[in-house]
Amino acid sequence: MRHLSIFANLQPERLVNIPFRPIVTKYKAGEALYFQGATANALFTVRSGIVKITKSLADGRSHILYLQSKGSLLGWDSFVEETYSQNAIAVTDCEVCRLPEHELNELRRSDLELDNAILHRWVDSMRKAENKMLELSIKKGPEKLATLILDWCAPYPPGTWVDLPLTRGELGETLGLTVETISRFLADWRKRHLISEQHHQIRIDNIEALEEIARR
Amino acid sequence: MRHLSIFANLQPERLVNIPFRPIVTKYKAGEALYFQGATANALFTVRSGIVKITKSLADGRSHILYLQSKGSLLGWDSFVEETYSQNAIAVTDCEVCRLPEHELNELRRSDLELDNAILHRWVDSMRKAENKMLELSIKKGPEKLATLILDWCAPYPPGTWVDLPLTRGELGETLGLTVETISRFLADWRKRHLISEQHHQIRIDNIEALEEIARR
DNA sequence: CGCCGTTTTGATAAAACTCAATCATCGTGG
DNA sequence: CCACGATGATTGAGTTTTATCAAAACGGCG
Repeated sequence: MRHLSIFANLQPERLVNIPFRPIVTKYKAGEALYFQGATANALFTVRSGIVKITKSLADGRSHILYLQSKGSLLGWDSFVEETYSQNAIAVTDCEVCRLPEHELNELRRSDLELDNAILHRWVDSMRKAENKMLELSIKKGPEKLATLILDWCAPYPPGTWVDLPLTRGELGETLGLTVETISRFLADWRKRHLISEQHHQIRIDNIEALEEIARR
Repeated sequence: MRHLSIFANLQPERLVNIPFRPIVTKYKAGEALYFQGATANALFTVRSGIVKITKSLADGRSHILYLQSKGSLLGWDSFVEETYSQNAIAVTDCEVCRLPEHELNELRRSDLELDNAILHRWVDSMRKAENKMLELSIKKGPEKLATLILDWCAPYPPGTWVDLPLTRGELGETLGLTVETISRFLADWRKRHLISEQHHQIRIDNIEALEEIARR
């Protein structure tokens, strides 16, 4: 029963290693874990790699809601047994832990703490979502992109090369900007030595300047 | 114990009438139920009127996340006993039902169904939030505003006058646009007889045309 | 080496913001 | 009851931001 308190403790690192029935699956970059509209029959946690959660309009325009990495929970539509309201697509090759809906509910029924943990997840994800709304509506291009880069690199020591396996298009789709706009901002910042790029890696060279851009 | 299944049934109309200890409070237009940063010590439901949920950046820029009306739950930060991450401000005079945090948790502990109900609320609000992100990032001005008006008037029969107690500024703040931009769109639509305005009411005169604008 | 998808760059247009001035509306107090 | 002031709405002109379209350069991979 320990695995439930793992859930409850809200520690992503441990969530990734639930030692029971869920199935570990590998996805190659570009493959989908699930699509918008499909029956929501499983909950996922990411063990390694990056998964993008997108949502599309009928006319084909789409947006990246979140970029999920190790420890993230995806497919919470399955909590209420309906259909997925988003797409989940592997950005890089990744390893994912899949917990079928019936086992999920079995699990929930067997542990009182679990619902409390889910509550915390709720509050967490709502805050994340609301912060993103704020960003999307208030900030302009450079602010958004600088914020994303700073957040992305935040877990690493300053001045290190960080993998950034996203295309310009994907960056644009998470910020509500076009490929060209992203490309121009990055080109400009490279010229001004705020950042460097190499293969699919990025390095922040002048964090103060970037923070300045990010905050207004 | 009936009041708990009221919660569980997720029927806003009944939630509004929980027959026990929560306190009914009245707020005048412009008054705040709570502010970002304050200790989250109570959950609210709206009984009448409109409450705007806003979030501000350090530099003063702010955004309206939601417009809540009868049946809405506000202040879910109180589920985890932290601080409110948003502001809640009465747009119109309103009546609100306030459930202190300790009673909320007492209530939760006493009913197994309740957590399931909260789960449904979670899924609901996440979907709402994600739809809004999509709107904010993908759609342009006229699309956003037309969508808002259509949604706002949707509960009423076509061609009826509907109260719209929001200023142009507030409309702008929910859509990520400025006062002037909103004013121009509305003026244009009035000229073209898509809508009419009167006091603080709006009427849709040509729903097809407005839907056309809303969808692309 | 050549192909394909991505990125860059430029030119132009569209969308939205800013600033500024004027106009309405409504509640208040004389 | 009317003038006043305050707040919100409108409108115009000019500017900034971002999108769009098009073409060229780059980079990895078979």
